[in-house]
Amino acid sequence: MPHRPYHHGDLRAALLAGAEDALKEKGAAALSLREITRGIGVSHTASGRHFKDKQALLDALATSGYERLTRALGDADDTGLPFPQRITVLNRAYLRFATENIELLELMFSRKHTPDADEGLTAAVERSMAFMRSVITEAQQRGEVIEGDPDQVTLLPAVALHGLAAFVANGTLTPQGALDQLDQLVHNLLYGLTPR
Amino acid sequence: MPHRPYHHGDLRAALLAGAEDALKEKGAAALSLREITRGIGVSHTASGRHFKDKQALLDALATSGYERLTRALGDADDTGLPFPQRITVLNRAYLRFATENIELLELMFSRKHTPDADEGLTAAVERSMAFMRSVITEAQQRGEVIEGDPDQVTLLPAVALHGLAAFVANGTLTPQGALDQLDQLVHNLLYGLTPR
DNA sequence: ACCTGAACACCGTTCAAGT
DNA sequence: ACCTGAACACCGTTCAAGT
Repeated sequence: MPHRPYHHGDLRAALLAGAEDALKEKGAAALSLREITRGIGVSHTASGRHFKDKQALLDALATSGYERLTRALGDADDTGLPFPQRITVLNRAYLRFATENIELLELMFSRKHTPDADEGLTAAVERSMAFMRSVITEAQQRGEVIEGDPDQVTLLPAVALHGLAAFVANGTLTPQGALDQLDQLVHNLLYGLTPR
Repeated sequence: MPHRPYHHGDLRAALLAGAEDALKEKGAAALSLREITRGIGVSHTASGRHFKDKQALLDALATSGYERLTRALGDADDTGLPFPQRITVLNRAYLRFATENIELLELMFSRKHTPDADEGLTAAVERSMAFMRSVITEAQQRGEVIEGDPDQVTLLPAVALHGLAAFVANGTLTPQGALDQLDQLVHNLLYGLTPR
């Protein structure tokens, strides 16, 4: 709210916001540090104080993406729902996030979680996974989902969810097309491809 | 085999090979046209004759990736196998391709199939999908897979396969970890997450 | 046809310097 | 602490020119 240049004390947030705008407009590949700083009205080297290099900014953006995704899932979640409805709701929330943040999702997916990757990013990814796992574990305790190592059981819904969002992100499916097929997809996930 | 400079008449192939080498070493983001042409021993503008710009080269690379993936799946495929074994074999072939071509796969996944995307690329993607669909259709005819619109039934195995490969590509799973969990994953795909 | 070389308008990063 | 400005070593693309 002060009238002095708003990047005093808040340049980090301004850089992240500018980067996300640029991401939405032009994609991660065309994102330019100089252009972002120009938009903020600061010299092109000012970002160095807050992000050691361009990759550090992209990592921070991906981290914030995972945090927001996890929060979106948590907000949409209803622990009281039977598993089939619960997982449908979560899938829908994920798809909405994917639809509204296609470029961000692509950035999140493309970042490697190699040993030397950003710590905050790795932790944020792990928190997303832990959420999925907890949903499965609870459903197992209620006898709604097959028994077995939670990590193993979680893998199929996790890759299915991830793959579906990726199909939306890369244009193989439209957001609406994915939503239209979601109920059938979840049904097949629950009951399998083999005739009963 | 001739003794004259080998880029006569074969510069296009040399550019693609150089680009793929650079991709494997440094990733798509760090791929530089000037560096590639330098490696081939040709001026940095020579590529313009064969690829209108950098994106066109990347599109061609992604297209060749989809073609090789489809061929790898076709080579591994055994139409005589019962569906469970058949889909396991295909998953394994996909995982091997993903393991051996991580950077290429990332490039393939990140390219948008927007209306104005490269024609050859869109066609190559469609051929990969058609292959999956034909496997499902055949299994349906034998009564090994539930009935229904082949496109809808194919979606779950397709997103699961895609998601699993993406987990390998981005480091969430190691190649070995993915292989170790594959049998259980396919089992859950066939019989569902709900207790029978 | 196929390739070159110079020119143009950009990049990210480093570093001494300012306040 | 936080930011600037110049310098450096790169980019991709365009275009007239060579062979």
